[in-house]
Amino acid sequence: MPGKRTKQPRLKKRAGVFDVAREAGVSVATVSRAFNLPDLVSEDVRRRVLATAQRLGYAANPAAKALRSRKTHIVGAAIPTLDYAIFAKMINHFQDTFAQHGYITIVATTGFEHANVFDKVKTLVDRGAEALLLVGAIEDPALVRYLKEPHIPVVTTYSYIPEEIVPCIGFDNYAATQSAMEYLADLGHRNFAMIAGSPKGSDRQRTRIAAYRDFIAERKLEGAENIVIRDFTIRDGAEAMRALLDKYPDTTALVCNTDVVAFGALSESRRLGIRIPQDISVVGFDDAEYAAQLDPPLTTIAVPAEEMGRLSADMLHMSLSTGESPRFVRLDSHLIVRKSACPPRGLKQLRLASAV
Amino acid sequence: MPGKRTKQPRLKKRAGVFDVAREAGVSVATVSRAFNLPDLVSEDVRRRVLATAQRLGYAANPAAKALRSRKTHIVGAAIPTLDYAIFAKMINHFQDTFAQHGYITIVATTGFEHANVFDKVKTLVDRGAEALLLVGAIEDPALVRYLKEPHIPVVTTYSYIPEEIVPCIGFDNYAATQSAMEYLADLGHRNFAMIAGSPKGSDRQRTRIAAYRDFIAERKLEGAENIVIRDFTIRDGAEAMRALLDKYPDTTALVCNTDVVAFGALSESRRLGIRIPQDISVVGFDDAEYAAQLDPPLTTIAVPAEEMGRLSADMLHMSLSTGESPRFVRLDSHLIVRKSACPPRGLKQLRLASAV
DNA sequence: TGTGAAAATGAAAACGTTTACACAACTTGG
DNA sequence: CCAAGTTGTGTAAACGTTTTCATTTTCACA
Repeated sequence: MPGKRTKQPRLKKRAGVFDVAREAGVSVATVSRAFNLPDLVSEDVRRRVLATAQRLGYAANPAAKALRSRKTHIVGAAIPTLDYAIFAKMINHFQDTFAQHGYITIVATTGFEHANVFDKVKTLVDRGAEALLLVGAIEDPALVRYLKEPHIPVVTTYSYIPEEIVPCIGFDNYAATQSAMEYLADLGHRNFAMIAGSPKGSDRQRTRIAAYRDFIAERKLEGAENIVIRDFTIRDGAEAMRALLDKYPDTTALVCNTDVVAFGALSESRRLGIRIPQDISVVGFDDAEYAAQLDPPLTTIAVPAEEMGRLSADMLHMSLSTGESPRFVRLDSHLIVRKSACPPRGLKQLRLASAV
Repeated sequence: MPGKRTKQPRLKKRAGVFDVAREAGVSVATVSRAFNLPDLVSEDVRRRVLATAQRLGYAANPAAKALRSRKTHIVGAAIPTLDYAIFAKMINHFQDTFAQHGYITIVATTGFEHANVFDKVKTLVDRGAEALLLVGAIEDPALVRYLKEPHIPVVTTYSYIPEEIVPCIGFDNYAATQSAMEYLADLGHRNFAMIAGSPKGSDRQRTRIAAYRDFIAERKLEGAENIVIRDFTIRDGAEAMRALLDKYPDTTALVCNTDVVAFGALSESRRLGIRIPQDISVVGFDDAEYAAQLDPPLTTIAVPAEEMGRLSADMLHMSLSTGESPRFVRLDSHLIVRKSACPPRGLKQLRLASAV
């Protein structure tokens, strides 16, 4: 036949522990030990085994390894989405530091749907995850129940909640937004407003909103209910700004719960001829990469995304190797003052005058 | 003793296929089939098995499953970083559509180091990845050799290269930057410059740079070498803009190889009092979320990140189930005209006059 | 040089599935 | 009513490691 197929020369199976053993003249047990318990095998044998393994291109089959040793070396992360820079950055570092310990990370995205997270978590566990990273407070009662049974190490990030059922590695959202407001209040502002994300499904939004309301109540300021809820896209931020100007025209101090929406608010203000910060002061949340480059540079709250990722990984890894439970850790978040806030109109002169 | 420890009641092992079999009064083979080859088992038995499985909370051990069936249901992706929105978005969709088929995605980040990618790829397949997503042209000779042996389905994204050794699902970077330049040239520009990323380790940068040079050579324009190389951060973009104004002050048309640096260039221009687009027209690359919200809204090239992720997943999945190799597909990338480019200074009037 | 402990190794069981094979119980067409 | 499929099911052998347990070798010390 003319069209003779190039036949596979021989489906040469990947070398297994057995092949290495034969080639190195030892038993399979010794090969296994040479890799996993090197102290138990004599110097020269170990070297010989590793060398032949190298030569044969041996790599242990992870499935067999996992099956027998009951260690998958897989960890899981359930996050809302990878499309938000702040989550992507956290996962990037989480994954990276776990990779250094020989673990792979599988991530499940819940799309901000609380209904999803229990399912996703179960999927992760069923898939063999030995530890879990979650974000935010644990809300789903079914998940609470599930995590209450002693399973595997879990941490939750972003929110620092001392009474949470699993260790938190996060920051104090309440204090963070109040510090921003305090800054604004100290500048002389009395008319506040907030652009927030949906409180449904995000404890972070809820506590930031609560912080906002409480602050206003305590100081007897204006705008306790001047909150507009939008999704976190720049476009939504712009739209929110319009809504806000329409409904709460007296606002002089705006706190945005995300730099993304702050970005949108700034853009829209420019289009509308509203000057930031002269007409309205705004502060953001996250300290996104672009925050410093906006016009004006955005005063915002820096969030330790990288650190949360890295520290979560370290904690969980420690927990996996020593068995002790991860600790609660409250990371720092602080206001980064740039140029998007100033005293309200007319107050600057007063201040300067009184300073004389 | 007062501090009596709550002892584990009994480490009840997770239910296995054997338990389900016993409870359902069938053999383990039938249980397995009820899940994996449902057509082979009678209606009522299947229902009974699934019900008992449900009741016992049975979930197949993925390691055992993988070991025996030689299917890990894991796919791998090697990307430069998750910290770039464009990669994060692609992976997000890749992972998501593969998850719908029951596969999990493990990602390895190479940090733009070409030296890393071979290692990372090997790690991924050693970890059991059944298919692979790569980004960009395959450069490392060792990797080329490795992928030439018939291993597992692989696609590479971002660059469409018909002669690549593995199927590409990308767009034509060359044509894309030339279309942007054509737009600028049609506007009347003759003095070009480019802010590029390092050509080392990125074929995309190389082909965009080549496209730039070729275009200028063909049309006998100015600035064939007016290229400044920087990393892709907003700050670098700003810095690049300064360098560029310093070294190539005649520039009227700037093509940025990333919206991120375009962002930086725009910011820096504002600070420097350079008006965009009146003094310098700029086009970006990526159509980042914020592109439309910049001041001025950025004219840029839309890149099909989502589609690349989704389509790669679909292709690879098809390849896994049917055995046929993924196809090369050239996706569309097109210029999105917004407000950051206009005819060069003085030309507008001429044009209007001649149009009469 | 003998002895007991420690160190190094090997044989074989176990991990929890899928699947090749065998077989029984039904259909169907003659 | 029998032969030949078909369909549904079970038994037992893989899959490639790690790990238990037993055994041999080495070593230190009396």
